[in-house]
Amino acid sequence: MRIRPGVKGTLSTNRKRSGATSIDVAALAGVSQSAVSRAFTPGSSITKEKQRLILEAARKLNYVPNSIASSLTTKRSNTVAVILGNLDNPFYVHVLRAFIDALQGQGRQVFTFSSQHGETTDELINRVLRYQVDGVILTAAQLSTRMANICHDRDVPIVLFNRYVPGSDASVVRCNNVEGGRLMAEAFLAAGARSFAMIKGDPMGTTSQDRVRGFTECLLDHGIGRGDIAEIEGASVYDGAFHGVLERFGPDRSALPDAIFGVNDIMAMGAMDALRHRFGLRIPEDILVGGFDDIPEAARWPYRLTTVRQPIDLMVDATLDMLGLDDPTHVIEPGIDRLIPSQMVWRDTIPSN
Amino acid sequence: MRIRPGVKGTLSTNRKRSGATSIDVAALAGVSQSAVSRAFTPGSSITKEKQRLILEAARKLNYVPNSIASSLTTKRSNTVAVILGNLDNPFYVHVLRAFIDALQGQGRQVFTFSSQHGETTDELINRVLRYQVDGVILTAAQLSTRMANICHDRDVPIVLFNRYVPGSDASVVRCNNVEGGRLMAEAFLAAGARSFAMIKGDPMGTTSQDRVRGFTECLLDHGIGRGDIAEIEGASVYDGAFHGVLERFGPDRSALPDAIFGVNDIMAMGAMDALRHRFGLRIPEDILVGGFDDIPEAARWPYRLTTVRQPIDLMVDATLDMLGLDDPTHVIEPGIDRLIPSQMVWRDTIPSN
DNA sequence: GAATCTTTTGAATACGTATGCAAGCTAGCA
DNA sequence: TGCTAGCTTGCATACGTATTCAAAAGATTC
Repeated sequence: MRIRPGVKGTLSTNRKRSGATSIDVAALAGVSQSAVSRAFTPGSSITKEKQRLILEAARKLNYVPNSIASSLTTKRSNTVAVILGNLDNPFYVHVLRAFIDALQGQGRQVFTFSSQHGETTDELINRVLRYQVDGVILTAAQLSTRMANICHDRDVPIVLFNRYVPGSDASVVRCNNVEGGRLMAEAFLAAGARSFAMIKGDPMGTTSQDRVRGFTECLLDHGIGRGDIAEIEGASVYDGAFHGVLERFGPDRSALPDAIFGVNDIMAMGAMDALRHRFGLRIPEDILVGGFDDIPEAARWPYRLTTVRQPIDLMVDATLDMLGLDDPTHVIEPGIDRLIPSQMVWRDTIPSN
Repeated sequence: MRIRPGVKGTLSTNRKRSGATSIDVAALAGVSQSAVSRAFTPGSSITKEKQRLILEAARKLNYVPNSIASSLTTKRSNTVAVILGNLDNPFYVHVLRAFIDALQGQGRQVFTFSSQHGETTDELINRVLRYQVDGVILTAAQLSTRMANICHDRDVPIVLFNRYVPGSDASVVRCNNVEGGRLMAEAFLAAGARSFAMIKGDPMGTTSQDRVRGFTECLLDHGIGRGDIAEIEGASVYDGAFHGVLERFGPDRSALPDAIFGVNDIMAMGAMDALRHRFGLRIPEDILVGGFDDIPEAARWPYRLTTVRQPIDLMVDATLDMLGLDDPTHVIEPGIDRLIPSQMVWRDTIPSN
């Protein structure tokens, strides 16, 4: 039975829900409630013997400490919010897992928030803050100035992962996306390409914008004309790239460029499949393709994609470091922008002479 | 500044962390704290006008209700734990997202737990229970009887997603994996295959076991000899299947069967890549391949995998329904086992005559 | 306008734990 | 033995909100 309606009172109030409390354990062990609390707090002042006694009593009662109650007094929930957008992009799946594993290793739990469409950022962050998280990692959604301020007022550190708000002083960890775009342009140029297409991601995302910018600037620097750089909207997903390529070049294949840059790997993979299986092209013989991220999937046989690596582990470490959850003296310095270098990964979709 | 050490007291105690409280808002609005609480509780007994006043005061103070404190009295945290294992399998990524979206739609937040290797289930569930979640969804890890009991004692509903504990009376939602394995066997047989290999997943997982069982039984029923059914350990991941196939048939390609059944899609994809790119085989001309799950990735051009669909949405809906979070009169009935039918999805890796 | 019923309001309390404080205790030392 | 310093221990209280109960205020009826 889940519910046991009392003689009086509303249905929803008198569920038990929380088994034994520290008071119950104290009673059984014949000690004070404080002692129980201390028995479960590492480094607390308590005798080994008494602790053993208490833990035994706790075990008998199936006692589990109530973190909610504990958070109320300590003002720390040992909880971190990870705000996610596009899980269709495997890169962010790997990112999520890296955060979960790292945070759990620190004894912290992860609240996973999806930035729903149709919800404003303010509503989102509000939802997050209600739960008194110790920190916020933003891998999606924009951060409004107002929200940055509220978090700052409440001493909740917040780090933007691979995105930034121009003109704000939020903490940021990101890959050097501009440089990465540039690297890819150079790779294409070195392979002899003279006409190009870019498949762009989220139009509002700085990540995509920066890669596009680095790529374009480098090409222009090398004398490529703007007319030789086509732009396709891929919306950061496989299908977007696949259909984007189809629609753009299906009607007129002679418009196909020498090289296509998918602004992330999953879109590069979509483009490759369209080029090969719908246009019958060979890669890299007929057309070059480059990606960005270096997700494990892009290394698999059908793709063997030449791409720019984002070092996830470094970025995750930097993010957690910047969050500074373990260091009580940690100070949130405004405007820190950790730029992690990107790195070319050569595989089979661009000949490396 | 994150920390402002007071005149006395330890460093960790006197952080502010929680901005304005309902008391502050009450003071500013000139009402009682109860009124503020009611202003933020939908359906509460409060005048429109007074509520407007309070919300305005709250806004001025950047007040955000403290769900932690609220949970303490209501005994509901509006929080659900989703316990994850193998995020390398895209199927579970899609599952996770489905749960996040659905739960957020209900105004609930998701705690994402990864079942770490080297951690016992008891430790895991303990961590979960500390946070007073309203429900637990288990997509990985075993559920010990002891833990099932503790959850039951505390009225925390727990649903096993696509797994079960034989002999226990835990609630289960799962795809009909046995039937699915059988469907795949029939498909292979109908295409004329007479020798087979299975790539198995997690040896401890009932999901893999059931699929293997359905597949094997059906083959035996049709007169196939045990010796014509090879077994390969794929560990539920792409690389496991890829290398499993390589190691099994690399030394002796003549041992290759007519058909290979990947117990999930991601392993079927790994097998396909090994067969094609390392053995130079054509699919389905030289060898048939079947999968299980019907993840979107398996429908992409390089694979176009014939597979058995697990209807994620139905399974997620059933799970949430069984959790019964919205219905205060909901009773956890023991031993419910919702078996969702699986369904053949024909694509290009098995000819459908 | 009085009487009744409904709605709104505030005071007080409870939720389960952590911690400051003072008292009790142990060990160490002369 | 007597005294001090350092540990342990229990008491009391605080954390921020929801809810109960009784009182007050409105609404409704005759």
